[in-house]
Amino acid sequence: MADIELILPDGARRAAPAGCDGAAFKQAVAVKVDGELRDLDSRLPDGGKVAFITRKDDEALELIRHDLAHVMAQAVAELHPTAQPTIGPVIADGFFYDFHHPAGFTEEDLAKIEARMRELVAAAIPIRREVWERDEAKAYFQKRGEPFKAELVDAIPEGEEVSVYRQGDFLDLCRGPHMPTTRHAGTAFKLTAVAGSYWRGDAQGEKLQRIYGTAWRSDAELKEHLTRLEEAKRRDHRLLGPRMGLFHLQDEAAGSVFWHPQGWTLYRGLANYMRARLAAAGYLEVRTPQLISRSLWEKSGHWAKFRANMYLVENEEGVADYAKDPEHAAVMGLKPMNCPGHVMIFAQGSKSYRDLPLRYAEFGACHRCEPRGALHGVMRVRAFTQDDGHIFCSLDQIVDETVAFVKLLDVVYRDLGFADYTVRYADRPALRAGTDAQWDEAERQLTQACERAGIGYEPNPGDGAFYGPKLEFVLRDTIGREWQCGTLQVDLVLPGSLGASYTDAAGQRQTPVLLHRAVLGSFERFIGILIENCDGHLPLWLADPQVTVATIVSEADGHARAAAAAFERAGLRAALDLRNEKINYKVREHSAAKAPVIAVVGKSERDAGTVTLRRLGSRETSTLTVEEAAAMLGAEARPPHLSA
RNA sequence: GCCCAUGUAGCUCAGUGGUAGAGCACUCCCUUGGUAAGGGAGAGGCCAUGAGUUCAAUCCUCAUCAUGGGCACCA
Repeated sequence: MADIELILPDGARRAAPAGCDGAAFKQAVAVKVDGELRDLDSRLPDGGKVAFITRKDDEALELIRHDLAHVMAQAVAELHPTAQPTIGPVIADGFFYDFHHPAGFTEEDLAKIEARMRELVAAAIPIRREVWERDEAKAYFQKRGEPFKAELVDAIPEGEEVSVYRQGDFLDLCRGPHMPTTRHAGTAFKLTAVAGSYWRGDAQGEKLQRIYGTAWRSDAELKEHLTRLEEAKRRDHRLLGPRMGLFHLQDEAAGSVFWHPQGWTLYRGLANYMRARLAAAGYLEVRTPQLISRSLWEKSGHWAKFRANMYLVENEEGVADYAKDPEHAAVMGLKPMNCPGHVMIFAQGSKSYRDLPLRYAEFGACHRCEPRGALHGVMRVRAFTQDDGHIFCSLDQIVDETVAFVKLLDVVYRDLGFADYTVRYADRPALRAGTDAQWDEAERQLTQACERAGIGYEPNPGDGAFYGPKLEFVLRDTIGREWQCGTLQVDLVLPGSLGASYTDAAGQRQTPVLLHRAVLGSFERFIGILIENCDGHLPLWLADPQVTVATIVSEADGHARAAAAAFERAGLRAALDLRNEKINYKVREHSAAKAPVIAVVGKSERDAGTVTLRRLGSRETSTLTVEEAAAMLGAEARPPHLSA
């Protein structure tokens, strides 16, 4: 029998006799054997390499959270005996546990559950692993009236051990590992929320109740985390947007944005920038109808696959029709997507392979009847405008076009301050149009394009559009939630169903491939993320106003007006604040509204023909002549596509 | 759509079974003051909407709408 090489928490190495376990080492809460975490009392392998994990290690965080999920389940089992535990994984910053409990949990319940958890932790209940026979485990959970756990036993792959963890009277099916007692989990935790969820994430399936908790190694870490959340809240676009005078939302138009003058300037600035980038990339801008008859939506497949999300509008006859016979009424659909319109443009006249690739772009205003619970500020709305585009090409152009798109997207994202974004590859969904052969081809081409473009991606199985696989370009908001913004979708189906074709070099009729693509995704969502990403410090070229001229005394009003006029001559958006207020007050107010540059003007500036500039986020000031300031800021405010 | 919470002045929030309060913002007056809140006065609310319980409802009950956090769905 070979000795075991132990790696102690301080890094020292030591040999231990074969056959021992880790329990002798007081500080340890688990062991890591050849890179794999295990229970402290598991038998150590002969000749293996073993590291001890203490509560201070990063790995311990996962154990703490996992143990607390079990402690929570135990507390719930005691307080709500009819609630069935289902699954309880570790997530970022904490854990959750899903229970089958139709009566639901209220926030008062949470407080009681948390109090009981603290008692269970204090009681230092030993947590022990047991390996059971598969049938035995299944029978046990079935007998206990826990069919969800029984189903989970079935889901464990053949050949894997079925392990059960026992803490006191509480028994839970679990892969582990766990720490030796409940006390090791510590007290730096907090139950944060109760939410509904679904068994196996299936909305058709059983409804469950989820309780979320956050957990850390120490109270200090917990407090830090809560502070971080508080700070993140201050960057929320729903708070900053109205405060910056960009937009507002109101009940009567749930899911639509009221863009105010300054916000609309930002929106237009972004649109004009995109126009320039798209034109340079060979796109032709078009405009297609908002309302299209259901007959076209039927042909495109949207009627079958997307109607639940479409707003329908009756025309003269349709009003009566629709009430009587909705299935056959002559109705118009407000467009939820722009693709059919673009295909209609392509399909006019006859096209040759020489016309390909043909790239149409539209800032297409779409409406989708989104579920109530999905709405979120300007990030998820019912009326939004996509920077949409459709590329008609041949099969062998897919890769080139995709590579070019990825390049365009990368330039735009960098210009806007997003060097970091995640790419996902979503392949065929269960509900889809087209043949398997078409999907095979589309997925193959897209995979190849990713390789050529040199982008790494995470797989997102089964999440493609109904007509084709897609790349998703994902950005994060201030509290780390992910939002799909850019996208590219390979579609071998829609052009055919809408009758689009071209003549190839051999004189044969071919159906073009359609690439659906958007860089920003929607202006609404992208601007929401942009605001949060820069904490309201918009790049100068998008901000409105760009310079705020504020006076100290009214004797400087004339000079302030002249300075503002000079800024405007330099192409800048200037605002003027001549109010009878102290400069402290003005600076405070404009800073809170995220004015990027405040140009302060008093008697000395008036006499010297200067302004004193103060930048957002800085207390430093610099005084320069009006002409210098105008030239400097004018150059700074040039949009990226116009800069050298 | 599902679960939990919330909805009181333009905003942020107190509050009570007997038809309401603060701070900021707004209006007016005083103040002309060098880089994150100068002082005073005034005006402003069907307490989300609709039913019910009650002698009496902003408060209790139910429903609806909306918002927030999740789930599901999605740009």
